[in-house]
Amino acid sequence: MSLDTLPPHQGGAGNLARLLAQALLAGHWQPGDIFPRELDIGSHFAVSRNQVRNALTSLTAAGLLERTAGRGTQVREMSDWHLLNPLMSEWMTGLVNLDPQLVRAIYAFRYSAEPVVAGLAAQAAETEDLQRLEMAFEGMTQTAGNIEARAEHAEYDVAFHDATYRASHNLVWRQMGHLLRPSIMALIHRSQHRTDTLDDSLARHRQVLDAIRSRDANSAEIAAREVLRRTAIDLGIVN
Amino acid sequence: MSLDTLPPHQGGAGNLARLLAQALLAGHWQPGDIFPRELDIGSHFAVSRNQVRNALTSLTAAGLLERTAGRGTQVREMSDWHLLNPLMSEWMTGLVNLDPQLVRAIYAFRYSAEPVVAGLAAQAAETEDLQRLEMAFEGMTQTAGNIEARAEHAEYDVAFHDATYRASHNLVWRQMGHLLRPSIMALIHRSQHRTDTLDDSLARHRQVLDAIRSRDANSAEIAAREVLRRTAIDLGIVN
DNA sequence: CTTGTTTAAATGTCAGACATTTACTAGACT
DNA sequence: AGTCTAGTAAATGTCTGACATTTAAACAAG
Repeated sequence: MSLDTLPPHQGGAGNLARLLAQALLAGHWQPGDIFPRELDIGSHFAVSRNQVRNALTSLTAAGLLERTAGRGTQVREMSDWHLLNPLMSEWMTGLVNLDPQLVRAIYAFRYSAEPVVAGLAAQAAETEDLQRLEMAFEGMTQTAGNIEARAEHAEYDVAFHDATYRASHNLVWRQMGHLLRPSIMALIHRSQHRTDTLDDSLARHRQVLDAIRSRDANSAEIAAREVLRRTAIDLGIVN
Repeated sequence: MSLDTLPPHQGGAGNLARLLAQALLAGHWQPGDIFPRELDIGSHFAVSRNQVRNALTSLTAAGLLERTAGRGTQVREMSDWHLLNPLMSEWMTGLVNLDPQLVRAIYAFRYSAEPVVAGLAAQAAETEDLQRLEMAFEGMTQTAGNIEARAEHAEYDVAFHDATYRASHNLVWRQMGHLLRPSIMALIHRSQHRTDTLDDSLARHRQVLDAIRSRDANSAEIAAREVLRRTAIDLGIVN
């Protein structure tokens, strides 16, 4: 695979990295393939070798590439990717057609993890956590009506789930909130965003909020699972 | 805080990064502090500015530092650390006195997550997963007798739990196996490694293995929780 | 007191040369 | 013919010095 099909480079710090990463995430190269040389990338995008090396350093840190002096740069397979690297989430978020295998893997993780997180949140949430949850839910409610505000609605959705992870008051769980954005943003491209499904989604979110507010860990677990069942349908995952 | 108390630099690629990271993890600097300048670090350790920048790039990617042109390098607070970055696990592993707050946070995460993971493993494990689990358990058994083999025993312990995460056959859960090493290695420094506690630990691990082998998700969850209760005692966590 | 300008100091970037590692090739030797 | 060896090319890694850019603080003018 070559660089020819990639969009032009617009400048900016992490832009080149994002460009290359998204091409890799989209499957432009196969695992084991040799990635273009530093100098080729540099001349193709008209940037210095330094910028190329900076970008490749990021991709290497994310587990997308493996570099060895003399041999070159090799593309690693999906199981080696560092899905929890925040940069990865950023790159995945902007991708219109995320690999279905990835969407499914992230969903499966959320389905097994988020009930637990919601339960912890019900036990540990403090006033400000509840405020964050309520504000996010309020935002979801107000943007549910018009189709224009799809992106904004998704942002509130992300904020709601992120607030849940934060409310667990655990440093590790909180980091995983990064995974939410690409997972929820995938909804925009995959679901029809119909009014009745949105109402259903809202109702299920409200149950999570209520359970956490009343410090009922069991109910929170169950409600979180229900939210994700709704998500599965909207994502087109049979399950 | 200055660099004076740090051990000398021994060469090697990621060595400088490890040195500085462990100093940060050990709390040599407070959040918000200004980190030493590139040139000062370079002259102190007698390395080029390039090497310093490479090291600082790693620490920045791990969320330990925040760098801005003109201002300098600032130390970030613990809640911003990327605990799931594999480099972080590596740095934490070698640290003799890990911050108790961190040990506790990682343990709390494991206590809530690993039962779920064990349950998934019971559902998804294949032949090779079981082989990995059995080999790790076998290693734990054989190194349990003599106190000399503490480190080796811990490695088998890590391998056992890592095999559990892998057996879940989920790309995201699998990544979190990285967190196991620092968590389990902390046991070496904190537990007395007495024979009876080791026997108890072994017995509880065996129950996890048996439950996964017989594809009993419920039992696996319960058994995993029992293993972690044992770990809590050995870590000196009251819970 | 506020605003604007200058200055110093830090990180960021560039360019070129060189070092090191790796894979391949061509010969020499048995 | 086969095998070992030396050599060569090509890739990433490193060093160095100069310069660019950003930031904060000092200072001066209004």
